[in-house]
Amino acid sequence: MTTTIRTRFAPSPTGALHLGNARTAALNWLYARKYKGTFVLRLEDTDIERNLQGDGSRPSGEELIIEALDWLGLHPDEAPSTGGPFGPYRQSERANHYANQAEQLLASGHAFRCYCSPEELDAHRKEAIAIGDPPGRDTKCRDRSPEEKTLTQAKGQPASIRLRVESGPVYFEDQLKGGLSIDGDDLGDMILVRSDGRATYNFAATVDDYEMKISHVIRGIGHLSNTPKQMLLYRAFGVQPPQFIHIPTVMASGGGKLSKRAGATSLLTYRDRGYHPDAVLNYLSLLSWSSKSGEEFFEREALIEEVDLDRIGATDTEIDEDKMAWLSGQHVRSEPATTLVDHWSAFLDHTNFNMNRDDLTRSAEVFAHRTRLFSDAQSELETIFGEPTLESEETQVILGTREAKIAIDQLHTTWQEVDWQAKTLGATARDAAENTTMSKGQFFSAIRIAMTGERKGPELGDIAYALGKERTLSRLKHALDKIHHNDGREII
RNA sequence: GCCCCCAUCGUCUAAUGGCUAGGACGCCAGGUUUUCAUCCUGGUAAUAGGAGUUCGAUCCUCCUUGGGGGCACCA
Repeated sequence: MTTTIRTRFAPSPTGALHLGNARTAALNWLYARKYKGTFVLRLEDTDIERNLQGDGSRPSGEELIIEALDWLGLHPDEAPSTGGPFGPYRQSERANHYANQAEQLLASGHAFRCYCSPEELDAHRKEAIAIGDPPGRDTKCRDRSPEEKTLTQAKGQPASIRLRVESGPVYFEDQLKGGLSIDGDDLGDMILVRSDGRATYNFAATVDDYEMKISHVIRGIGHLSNTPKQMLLYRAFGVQPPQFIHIPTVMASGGGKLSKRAGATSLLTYRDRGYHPDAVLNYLSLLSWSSKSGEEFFEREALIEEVDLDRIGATDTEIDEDKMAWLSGQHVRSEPATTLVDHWSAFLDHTNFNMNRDDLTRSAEVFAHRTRLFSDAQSELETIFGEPTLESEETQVILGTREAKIAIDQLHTTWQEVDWQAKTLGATARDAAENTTMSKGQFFSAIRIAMTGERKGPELGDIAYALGKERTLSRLKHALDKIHHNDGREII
């Protein structure tokens, strides 16, 4: 028997995704992709109060989630906006499904109507906790006689629907933790449908996972305590539960909680800071999971191939932005220049320099290894492509020697004849350095300053290649003029 | 109060009832390179504490401590 793999990511649209949520989404997506299954996005928006509404200027919680998933490349096969065979995919639109299932549980005797008010229930719970009893169990409504029921119902009093939970062990299995058991007394008669008719989380989630034929529920370990409740529901429905995989919590760096309200941890913040999305996906997968080989750098396809739920650890993890940035650098380096420039473009402000797409592509070829985040490109390119001023005293001292001027002049001549490739340019520059009376260091400093105005920076061949022949030669020429001009005296 | 989960370098992790507890990020040092960066090499640093089982425990059991989660007409 082969089961079709169907995973789901089911966030509530209360705000942007953070790294923890994203990690859950990533694992679900990766797993579905690996086994040619289906990845479902479902919105758990039954708590209207907390849903983040959008308006003309602000995106809604739903839009924010889609945007984040999209950035990471985690495209759902079935989703609220695109639909699918088991829709709708917003819980707010599935009220009739929950009502139907609740009716059936009522009919089969698994559930009962409760006429207690929230206040009464609350008071009862506090009392139970105070005397050390398990809360959540009160028998007032649970065992009413049929006559009494019809009588009360006739009065039209608002009622919630609760599950009849018996004492005794509730056993369930987690793929990572093995078999777990909890006593029904510790669970209580959970409320399935509120007195206003809306389904509660555990009921809605279970009905949905069941009706949407979810095969693997991969979710945060915070849901471990919900699992026995959901188990009871599967039992009541008379169906096989899905495979449960509870993954450890992702904590903020330093050990604090990751909060949807802490703006700094929003996934989109990392996008805006210039992290490579493939690196973030790669990094997220490395949280509590490790490959058999110990390898840590994985491109998208390799990650799908490698991911293995059985190699997920048990301990909570902290975010390490340094490592994520390092990984970003690794992914940047493996990105072809032609596509890297598209990523860079979003972060470039050309105010202080001019360059066209060809300039950009050549720069990506030779400077990519100097960057980690896409946003690093700005300062990198600005110092190369911005017009050098050559005004500083240091610059004048270095360029103002007879040797420097000869060196620049000679290289200007040599480079007119060479094939304009980074390697060739570098090689001819090194040759030229041999033929001067200057030290190598002095020589290269002088040339770099003539070209960019900076002493430090990329290799000369790379700079020349990126700038292009015309611009390079004109800068060298300009530097010669500038020295002459500023000095006010003939050097040669 | 009760219930559940977790515990290896600063961080992410590997490992087996038995080699010097391995790797990655970071940090430090050295090397390559014209400088910065990259890259290469080396170094730094961990089994929370206490009992028990065992010839032998990081690993199995119990306790303590610490951390996380739950006990909702929140998700």
